[in-house]
Amino acid sequence: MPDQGPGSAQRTAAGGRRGEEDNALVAAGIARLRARGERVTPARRAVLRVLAETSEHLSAEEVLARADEIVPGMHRTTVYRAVESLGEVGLITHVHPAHGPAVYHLAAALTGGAHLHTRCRRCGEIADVPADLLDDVAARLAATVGFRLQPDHAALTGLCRSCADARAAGDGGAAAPA
Amino acid sequence: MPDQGPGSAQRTAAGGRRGEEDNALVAAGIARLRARGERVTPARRAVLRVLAETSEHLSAEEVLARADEIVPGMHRTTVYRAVESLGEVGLITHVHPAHGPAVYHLAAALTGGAHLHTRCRRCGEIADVPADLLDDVAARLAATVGFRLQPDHAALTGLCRSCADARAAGDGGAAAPA
DNA sequence: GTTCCTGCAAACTCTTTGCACTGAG
DNA sequence: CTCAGTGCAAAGAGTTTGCAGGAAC
Repeated sequence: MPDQGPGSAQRTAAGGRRGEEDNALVAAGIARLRARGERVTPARRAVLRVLAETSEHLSAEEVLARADEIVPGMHRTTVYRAVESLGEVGLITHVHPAHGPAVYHLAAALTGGAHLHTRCRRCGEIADVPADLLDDVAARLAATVGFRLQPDHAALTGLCRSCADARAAGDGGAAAPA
Repeated sequence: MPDQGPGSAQRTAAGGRRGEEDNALVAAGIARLRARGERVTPARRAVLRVLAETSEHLSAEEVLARADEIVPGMHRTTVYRAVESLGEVGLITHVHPAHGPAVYHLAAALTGGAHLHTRCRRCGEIADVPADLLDDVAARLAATVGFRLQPDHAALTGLCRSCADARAAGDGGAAAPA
């Protein structure tokens, strides 16, 4: 998925901003919503836009904070219900990181950027890894026990490079997450 | 898979029963606890015994229910604190299944039965899979992004064979879990 | 004009924390 | 005798639910 535009930085460190195609993504989402007979409301539109404008993985709370700037007075509950219906329609996906709240992002079907997730037990960082990482594992599970792996639904947990290094360096205490 | 009858003794049915070596496992655990300067209390002993007597994966609530039969009046909080200290000493391990409470079992170091976990999104079943399943993935993650995978800490999510079949058969609704 | 969505309040699940007490060492 | 572990109450995070009113179609 090529990213264009003047001075646009695709998926930059602190929380990538997506490019010009935001509107297109939102529009496509809206269209799909309508096609499925779901109602298009300011709240849903806002949630969709929030997720289209970032490539970060946002918790419900974070979605609320940003959506509230678009539609002031929005309620926590509404975010939960919006992400649920947008999820059923296939517009967004959520990931469960062993600890802490679920996080949401646009579905790969829209962005074309399929990926899996890792989460660091020490610092809590959630990172993307290639979508095909678990293909072999999925095939083996299917063949041996008939389990159909959905590899993007839960994050892989462990230690990110810097936390692994820090620990190796004898750095005992650090961040909170488990 | 809710509760069983009250005064029953050993585990049967769905959850594997471990053999005669239970006492040995518990004894070894106790010894290790003492060696680490931790106190050996009835509550900790009970939690250890509960986990030694099953090969199931038990939530804190389930541990409490069974431990309470050994040490009546035991408190929820005590279970959480017991599994924490037993965990720090390396006697037990916990797994996070994307949904629902964490589950506990004896550490592989004690049982020799190292394994990973799958959890069905539809029926909630947690199953064991070979410990080496993610070895390649772990190696690739380490080599590419420096991530140190801890493959046993979170369950792999997806659909178990029967739920996958049921869904393929057009069976729309079923269990509660997500 | 229906029907679906939203806001609000409340409940719910799972887990952690503060405090006084007691039992292990 | 001392301090770590326990019970209890309360609070905390994250999420869901029931209901009344309002907006989308």
